[in-house]
Amino acid sequence: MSDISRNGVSGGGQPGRIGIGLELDDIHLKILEVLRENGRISVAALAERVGISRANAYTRFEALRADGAIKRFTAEIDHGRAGLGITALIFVTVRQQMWKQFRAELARMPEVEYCAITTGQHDAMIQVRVADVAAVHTMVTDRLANIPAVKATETVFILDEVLRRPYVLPGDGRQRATAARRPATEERGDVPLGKMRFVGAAEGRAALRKDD
Amino acid sequence: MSDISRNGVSGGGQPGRIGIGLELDDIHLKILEVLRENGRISVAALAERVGISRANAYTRFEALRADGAIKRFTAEIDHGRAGLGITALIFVTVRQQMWKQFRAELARMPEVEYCAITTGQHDAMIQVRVADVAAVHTMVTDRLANIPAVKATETVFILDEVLRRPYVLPGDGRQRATAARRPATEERGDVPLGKMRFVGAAEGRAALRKDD
DNA sequence: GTTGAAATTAGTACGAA
DNA sequence: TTCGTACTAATTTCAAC
Repeated sequence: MSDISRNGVSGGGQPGRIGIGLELDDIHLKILEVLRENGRISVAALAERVGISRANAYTRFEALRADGAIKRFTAEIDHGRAGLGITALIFVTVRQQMWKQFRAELARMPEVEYCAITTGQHDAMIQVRVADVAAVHTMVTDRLANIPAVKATETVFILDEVLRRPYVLPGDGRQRATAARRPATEERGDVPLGKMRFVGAAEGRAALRKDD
Repeated sequence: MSDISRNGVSGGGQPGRIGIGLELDDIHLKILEVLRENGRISVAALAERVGISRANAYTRFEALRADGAIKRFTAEIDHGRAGLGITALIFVTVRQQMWKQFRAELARMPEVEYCAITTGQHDAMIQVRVADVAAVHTMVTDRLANIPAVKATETVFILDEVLRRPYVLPGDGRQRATAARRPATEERGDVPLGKMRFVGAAEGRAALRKDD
């Protein structure tokens, strides 16, 4: 039937395999699409919006949950209202062979909202939410600096969050992509590739995943 | 203009101002704490877990929603299961006076999950989810490079997402902090500040917010 | 701010297409 | 598989305290 592979952007065609479990069809994706905007919608209303029966909706809803495609439901809050008006990104260089310790320490930092291991100049990026800039300073110099695994950090502040989607779905821009008029390859001028830069992993980081 | 026309993410809250509307007390925070883990819990069950009456829970729940402290409810999905196994960060340098255009183009990129304006060497950070690495390349060289507002980009891949909380709350680590024993300022040794680096905004970016 | 009812809605089970 | 219906359990609303 339908394949979810069509991603307006990835010109590269074939989808590649989805997960091990469920094969997600268009209806599954539509369910996820609705749930993204309203995670508290009743399954009955969900069924109606997706255009399937209630029983079917319950089945698919439960399948998505059981399969792990839906990990959990949550809320989105206004951090400013909650008194955490400052957001910062801390790029961390981690001493090799000390990832385990680094991760353990992370678990003790409730102000960390997100942490990812990256390629490039640094090894990890941490996003923190705190009340004021002083708290960022404290966090970096007192907490992070005291972790032996942390070799160096670089901190930037987030001035504005322009866009935040709960998640991206394949084929998200299917209607929009048509309307949004993407210039055809032929009519595009020469792309100044020089200004685009990809940054590979720092040396020795290849063995990162097996470190812990 | 749709999605990102205004500061869609930081809500109405002015940077720096706290609690324009509701004054959040401990019970409000506890509600948000429960909702973070289970956004689909019934208000009745919520009341029980927080230790208040149902009517009270309904009142507070509605107040949080109306005030905008809770922006919406949503799901968390497994991107791998959805066929989007690749996550990348693209750091963008934006030509001054072209922020408006940049934001407009962003709205047409459904693979963008998050975009923030930052201090530091670059002007913005974009997080994208795509099916394969080729799609990242396409995204950067075809889509971003064609935006006049984009002066340069730098791309890194996310190898692993170590930690992801839906949101941070003030006082999150209140019990843990006591147990986790943070050394008092006096008893801490000298922190090697040399390895910590804060990066200020690039010149001319101060006028960023009024640019659009 | 709380409790206890009624009214509504959600979730389940099962047979039929 | 999916749908439709009937049944049961739970939630939300609304009242009075």
